[in-house]
Amino acid sequence: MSSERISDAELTIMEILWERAPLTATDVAARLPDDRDWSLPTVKTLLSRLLTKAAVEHRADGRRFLYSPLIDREDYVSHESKRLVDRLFGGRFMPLVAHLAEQEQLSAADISEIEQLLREMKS
Amino acid sequence: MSSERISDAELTIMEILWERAPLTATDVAARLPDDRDWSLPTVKTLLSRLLTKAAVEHRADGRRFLYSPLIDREDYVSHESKRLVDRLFGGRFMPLVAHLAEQEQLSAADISEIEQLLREMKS
DNA sequence: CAATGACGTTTACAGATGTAGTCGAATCGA
DNA sequence: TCGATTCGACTACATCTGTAAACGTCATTG
Repeated sequence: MSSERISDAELTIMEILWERAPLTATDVAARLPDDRDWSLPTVKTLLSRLLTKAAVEHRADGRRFLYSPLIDREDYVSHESKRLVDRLFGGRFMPLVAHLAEQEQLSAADISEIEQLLREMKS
Repeated sequence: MSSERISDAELTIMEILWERAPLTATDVAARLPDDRDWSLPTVKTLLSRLLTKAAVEHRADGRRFLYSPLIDREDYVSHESKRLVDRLFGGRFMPLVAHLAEQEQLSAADISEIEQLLREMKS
């Protein structure tokens, strides 16, 4: 659940925690991607907002906190995908896929890979 | 182009103009979906923000304005779709399809349709 | 033991967003 | 012609977001 929306900046933090948790705020800051060069206070603000939104939890470790995600990446991804599809494609996924397929320059290998996947799905 | 982001509320206005344009502010207000019961001033504010963002243009018609979209729905949809794929799937199309397939958001008919699409792309 | 540093918490602040009121100019109806 | 209505423009304001500084507390080290 946790219907509160996660902002772009917050998502950056979530990705770090999804990759590895628990982490302290300092650890999270150390793992920021290159294009997100935030100060430690900024990271802490984002973490505390995520706490409020019940997207992460923290557990005391001595006098600092270890943060862990509370929501699943899979769930989040599903939720956001559905949101986009509702907003732009009348709630149907197929038009999104078709749209992206048309836009994207898929290599022959990509296409084979997707075909393989779909074949597996059909069972 | 027009890299300014269009907000949710603004998108509601854009959808109305994409369906039919040009329209006056009053016309737009009259066509709001049921779940968006905004006052006329609100609609006007959104229209003027869209003007600033160069997402719509207006042409004088006597003392009022006729608004028309400046950006294509197709372009907008592409842009937002790409944004989602970049944010959540590392910019790759395959994982999105895999995700949707796993969540069973795609029906058998959808899958066939995608296969058909891919076949066409191979040519 | 005192100074320094590491932490979390609180506060800040500008820009975006959702939602709407006010105001002056133009127009239309009586 | 004069009041009522209609417009667009300007203003308002709370909330969310991105980004960060200030502050108080506890711990470590000289």
